[in-house]
Amino acid sequence: MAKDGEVAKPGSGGPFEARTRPPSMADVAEMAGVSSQTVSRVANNRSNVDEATRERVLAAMQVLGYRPNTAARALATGKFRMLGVISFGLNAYGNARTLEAIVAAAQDADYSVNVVSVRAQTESAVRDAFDRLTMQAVDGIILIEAQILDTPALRLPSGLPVVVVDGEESRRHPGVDTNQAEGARLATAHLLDLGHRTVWHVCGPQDSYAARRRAESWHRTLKAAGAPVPPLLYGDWSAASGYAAGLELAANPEVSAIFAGNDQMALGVVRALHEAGRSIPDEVSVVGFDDLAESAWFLPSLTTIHQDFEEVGRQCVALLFDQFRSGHATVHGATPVAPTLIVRDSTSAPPTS
Amino acid sequence: MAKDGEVAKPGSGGPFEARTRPPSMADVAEMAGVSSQTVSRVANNRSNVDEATRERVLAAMQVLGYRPNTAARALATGKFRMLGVISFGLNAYGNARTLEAIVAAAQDADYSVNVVSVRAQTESAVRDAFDRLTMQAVDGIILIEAQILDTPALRLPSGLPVVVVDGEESRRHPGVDTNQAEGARLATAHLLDLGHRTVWHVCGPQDSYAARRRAESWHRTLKAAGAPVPPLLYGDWSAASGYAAGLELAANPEVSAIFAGNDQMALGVVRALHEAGRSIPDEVSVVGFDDLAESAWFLPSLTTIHQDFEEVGRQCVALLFDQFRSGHATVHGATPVAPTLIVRDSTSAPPTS
DNA sequence: GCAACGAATGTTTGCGCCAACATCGCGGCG
DNA sequence: CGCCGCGATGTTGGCGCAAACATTCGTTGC
Repeated sequence: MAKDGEVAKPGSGGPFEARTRPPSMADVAEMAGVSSQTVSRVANNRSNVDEATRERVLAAMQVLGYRPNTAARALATGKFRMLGVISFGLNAYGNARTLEAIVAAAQDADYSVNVVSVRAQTESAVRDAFDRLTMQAVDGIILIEAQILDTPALRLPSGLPVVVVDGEESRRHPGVDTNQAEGARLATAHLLDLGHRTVWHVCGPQDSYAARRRAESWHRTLKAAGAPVPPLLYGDWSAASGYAAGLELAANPEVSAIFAGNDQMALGVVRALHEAGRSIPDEVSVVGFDDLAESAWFLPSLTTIHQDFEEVGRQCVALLFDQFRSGHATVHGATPVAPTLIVRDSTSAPPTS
Repeated sequence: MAKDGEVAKPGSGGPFEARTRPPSMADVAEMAGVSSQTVSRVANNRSNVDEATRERVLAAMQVLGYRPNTAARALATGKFRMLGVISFGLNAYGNARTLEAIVAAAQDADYSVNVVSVRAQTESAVRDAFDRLTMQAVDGIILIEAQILDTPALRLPSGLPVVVVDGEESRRHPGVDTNQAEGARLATAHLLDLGHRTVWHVCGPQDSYAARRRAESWHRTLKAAGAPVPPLLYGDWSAASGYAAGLELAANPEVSAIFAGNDQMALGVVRALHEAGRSIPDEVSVVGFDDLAESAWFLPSLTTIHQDFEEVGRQCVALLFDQFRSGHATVHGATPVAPTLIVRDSTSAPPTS
């Protein structure tokens, strides 16, 4: 419209001059002298189009700057080529890394990612997030870091493929699990192997599945080794909470080995020990969990459990795609992703006193 | 296919049985005994609907579990209620924090967020990301952390509102700027005020606008104070690169104050100094930039420049919404967000030797 | 008492695309 | 030589929704 005579507001200042609607298939079709259906075929890379015609259509698309309208395509096909990700905060290191990997894997398959962040840890907040995504039209949903919710049985709205990362819901949906238990076993066994009589544990918050699993495995590993099981200390994943726990531990001369639930808490523990004048690793050994990019540079560099978040992201997307193809959940339960032990300078044999 | 004879796998085990299409307005309309247009009016909260009718429609929606189909709505209105975010990697602390804030602000306005991650730092990669988003049908785009690209003039596809965070592009588009210059000035002046003769700087990668701006401001601040300007050291934001720079600095007895381009590099610098036996802050003071959650717990806790990423995210969304309303870019140039200096234990007056 | 109005609701139309079917033309085969 | 089959293309219809316009009916003003 308004294209006759005057050009649509030439140089009217705003960067998006000419709010004329973008070219549609019909425009391309007209320019290329074919039907819009042929344009559709070219756009979708169908095989049954004559090479010469295809060239012509592609050229017209190029000239007009044609971009298919995803909304129209989605409406017509019922597919959106979009994944939804629900995460409890994006800042937590693992969540950010996992999200990045999911985005990368999705992009490789020409899917985009719609991110929703849940603030409150309630069932209704998660349900809202689901509603938001189902409205926003996604083909499947990845739920990251399902924390323990206020209802025993969160009923995720069904009818949509779902993949759960590290959550309880993997009982009902395919899931990816970072094998917390194995990581905690690795950490605990490493300290035991070094000769420590037992290992103290600073656990993550009680409403975290990951924290709970790590603690359980720590407990099992100690039992299996016949080591005494010291009382559990709780933190909230933050360095501050690790510091608080570290203060307690530093006051106890019996403590020679500590397994912190994540690297941040380990950092806090290290600081508390340092302030108490207990040297690491000579007097006390500390192991973390996650392997932050910074952990190798802490003082001392931190022995920790490395998590392969890239693999977690890839697996999530793969599991979702499996469901797209098969039309239902093929794998039940969680696909494990193995963590690895990274030994650095914060652990050593106990003092020989 | 294969749908004849056999009913489509009733209760075949998958969690999404009954792939029957979700209820549409027509279904709701029929149940409520009104026209679908009235349902539309209720769904969009229009005022001119009788209260009784509205109740009836809402009840029907409830019963049927009706969710508006966003694709159809978008097709009809041309609006998508979706923001696109382009980021160079999601792991970088600032990017993750900013993204989280953007998601939160968008959700508050009932918009969703489509995230695209750019891996290569080339113009074409960014252009691809734009293409991806414009195809995926977003109403506007936020470009985070525009690194210096391989072309002098990146021409962002126009016709769509854009907001740029910390990038060169804010010359052509509204932008949000974390006021790198002010942060670097605060850091440098803090060290100078403590009595240091001059301040050495470990700069971020050369292709980062943020790094360049911090370095420029550091330089200006030194000049303004009449302090000598030592040679610039380059890192790549990583702790490893900070460590490498720190090794060099530790070998130079003249160095008493270091301003690192971010907290990770500061961590590396601290480690190198520590290994060289130079005590912090007694012999050398170190200031970082960003204020990671962990920085307060480093040994020693790190003096740094705090960035308000929440505010950045909010501003981005606000600027985009402004453009939606006005139909064009109202604000040109960057909206500054002020950083603040956080003094901790890694800085002090220089040795009195 | 009647025209004019406006609120509540219905009808029509088309957004851009794709699935399904229709058509056309050409070469092969009995 | 005529029919079949297949590859290339065109035509029709409808996905679910909302804008624009049409209709109904109860009010108000003079």
